[in-house]
Amino acid sequence: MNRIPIISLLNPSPGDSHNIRQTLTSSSTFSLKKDTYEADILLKMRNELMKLHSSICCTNIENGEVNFILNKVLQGLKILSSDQVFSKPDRVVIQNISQLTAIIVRLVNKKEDIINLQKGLVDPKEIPEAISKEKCGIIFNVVTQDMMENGRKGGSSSYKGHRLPKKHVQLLESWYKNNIENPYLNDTDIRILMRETGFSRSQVKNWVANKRRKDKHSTISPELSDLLAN
Amino acid sequence: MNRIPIISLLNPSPGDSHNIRQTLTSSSTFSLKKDTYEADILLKMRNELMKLHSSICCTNIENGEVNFILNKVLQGLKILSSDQVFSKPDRVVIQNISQLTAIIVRLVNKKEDIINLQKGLVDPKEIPEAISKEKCGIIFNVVTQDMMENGRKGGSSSYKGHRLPKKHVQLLESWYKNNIENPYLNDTDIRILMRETGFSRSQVKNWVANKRRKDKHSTISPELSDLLAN
DNA sequence: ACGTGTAATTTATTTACATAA
DNA sequence: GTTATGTAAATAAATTACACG
Repeated sequence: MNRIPIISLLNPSPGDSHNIRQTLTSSSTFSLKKDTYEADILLKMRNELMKLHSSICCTNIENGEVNFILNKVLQGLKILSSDQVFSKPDRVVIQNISQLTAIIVRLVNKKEDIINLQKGLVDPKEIPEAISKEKCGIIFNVVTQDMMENGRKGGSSSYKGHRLPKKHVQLLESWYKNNIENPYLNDTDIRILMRETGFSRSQVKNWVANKRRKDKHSTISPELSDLLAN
Repeated sequence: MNRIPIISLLNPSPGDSHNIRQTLTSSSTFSLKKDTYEADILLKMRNELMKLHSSICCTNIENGEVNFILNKVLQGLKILSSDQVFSKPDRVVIQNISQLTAIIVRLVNKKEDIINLQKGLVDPKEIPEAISKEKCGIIFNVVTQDMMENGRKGGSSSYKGHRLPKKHVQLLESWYKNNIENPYLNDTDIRILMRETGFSRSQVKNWVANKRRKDKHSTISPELSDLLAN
């Protein structure tokens, strides 16, 4: 699942991108299962955008040129995202790309208004009407295709909020029901459930922990709740 | 709940903001239950941002000054949002403000990198490390407070999806339960319920119609469903 | 007026992860 | 290391309004 959290698009936090280069080139703690070729594409795209950004801010640049570069970048992203799930450092780069692209698209849209403002042609009060003259030719779609369903080879693709397959969750449910008196996993349990469900160690543990909490805060007894669910 | 759809923040659509000024000043089809004073604040904030935006793009401007203006804008938004629920045209203006603010904050953050790029001091390849030097001092929080609970004076504030007060809905529930065999309103019923709940004629009718549909599609009988809800 | 479809919004639930005991 | 607890992010479900035949 190639998704960039909305919050980091709107409020870019410097802390995250602190050591991109390091992690990208020296394939460190993260499990980078890609060759450097693709990482290079991402870096190249960003550098392209950085240059574009710097030039659009301060000089006159043709809209056609802007569109050309943006489309190339989007194409590149599309190709990459259809092929694989991004690793964490790559997602940071993509976040950068997305932010820059969004900035540039908006700058292009508002450029005319701004120029007019500077020339004093327009009273600021009048902008509300003039603001939408330009058409927005480029839509940057942050959320790429959901690969949960069809793809799902190798990659973990485990993000917050993504539902686990119902079929496998039912195995965890039934384990929990059988051990309702003492719903704590021992090492054997974990290994069995991992094999049966295909989930990772932490997924099994997290699920049971979250389940315990849910029961605790439930007003009615877990057994009754189980009955009502049918 | 004053929320701006994320999608319109990321993909500004010119169509929406086409006739802001018109709807704002001539209080047209929308039920604008506010005086012009507050609408003026919003417009003023946006104009302030437009000017700031135009100057930050092309000249050197002090970061202190930027922060001052941004903080003033955010303060204004906070005051307005704590006081009332925004109408649709106002939300469009706020969307504009939010977009401009986001652009400006990011421009400030990346300004140093861009200047260095232009001077040729830095090879584009090196940017990944330099990009996070500046601290992001301003967080723009799109989602403002939910006023459904405490405020709620006079105004109808009837938007799709906005919950009606629980206390009054219960009156409709009890009428429905009593007339479960033939849950269709006659004129006397409507008038009584309108008076008791304070809802409009169409609100009462809509509620009962939606309730009938809900029961119809429910797998268990309405009586049982009612019992389980307690 | 009715049933039906659907848009806009709010609320609840699920999963992952961080932190402290 | 495990646990309880808090919280972020995504999704699911529910509520209300309104359109059309």
